[in-house]
Amino acid sequence: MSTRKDVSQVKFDSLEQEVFLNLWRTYDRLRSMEDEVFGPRGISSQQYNVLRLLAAHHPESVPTLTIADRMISKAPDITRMLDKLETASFIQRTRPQENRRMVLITITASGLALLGEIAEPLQRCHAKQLGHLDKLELEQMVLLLQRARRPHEQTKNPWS
Amino acid sequence: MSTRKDVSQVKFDSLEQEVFLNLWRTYDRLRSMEDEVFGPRGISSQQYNVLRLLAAHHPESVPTLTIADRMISKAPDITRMLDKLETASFIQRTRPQENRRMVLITITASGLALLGEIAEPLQRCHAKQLGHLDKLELEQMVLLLQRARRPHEQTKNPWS
DNA sequence: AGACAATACTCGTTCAAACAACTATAATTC
DNA sequence: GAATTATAGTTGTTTGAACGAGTATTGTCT
Repeated sequence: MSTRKDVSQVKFDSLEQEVFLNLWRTYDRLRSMEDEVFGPRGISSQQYNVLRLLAAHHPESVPTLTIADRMISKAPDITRMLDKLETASFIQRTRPQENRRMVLITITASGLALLGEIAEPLQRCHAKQLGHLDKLELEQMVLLLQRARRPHEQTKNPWS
Repeated sequence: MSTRKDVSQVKFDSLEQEVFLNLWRTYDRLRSMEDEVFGPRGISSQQYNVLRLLAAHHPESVPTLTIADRMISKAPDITRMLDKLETASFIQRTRPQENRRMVLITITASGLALLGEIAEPLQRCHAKQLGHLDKLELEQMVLLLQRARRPHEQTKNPWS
């Protein structure tokens, strides 16, 4: 009469822990594949997503801290990240006269050009990452992931 | 006659991208909750998982690079990570005479004690992270996450 | 109108991650 | 049995992330 726990319980203390470790592992595997696309182009995944956000608002500009709020992974040093994008001339900063506290960020033509260059290889990367799952599985995953984090989002965030 | 794409397609280029960004976001939210448990105790999530691996093998020891292989997220500088754990005296290193290339790692009594201290607050954290999902949802998530990364795992890895 | 508080960043410092080059030991091959 | 290759970690250097303290500008309150 064996009283040992089932297989998954040998490796994990709880089902919740198993989910989190699987989430971590899967994220890490997929991220490393994306890095192969971004790395050679001298841009990080975070920076890419900032450029995408700015492109979505183009030709309008977006305040620095609004960008910080909408980033997928929270980054406390948005300033220095934008510094790098500005040095590479992918973005421009302007300080409006009506409110000189703010710094407005605009994507430049070469920023938009970079997005254009990356679009296709990135699309191929996404297909390699998750192309083996069917539409239903992908949609189920989105739903479950959203449900998993919902209680931990501030409602003002567009990701909630 | 509206020809615009559906709502999700406005924000995302593809369903695969939407999955990946949701994966990233959810991982980031849950990780930050875990960091609140690990941070005050001066240990990282990665280090905790190394200690757990060592505890599972205790009182046997594990070679350095075997640990590196089994880590959840890839870490190229396992040496310096173990340096910190050794300085904090949570692990011990020994170089066996029969093969002086290897360095065998053993968890110490205070390493095991740390795991004991963390166990309960971590369990509470996991409940807070994912306790709102039912068993079926959690199991479905594990399955989907495993399926998502399966083609990108080397088979020798225990995570595959 | 002056003091105080809120907003919107920015800067300094410290700590960890990434990648490559290097060292030491053991196993193979000629 | 000397040279070569493979194994197992380590160290150097550069870069990015994290956290908190600091600065400038505007809004509010009496």
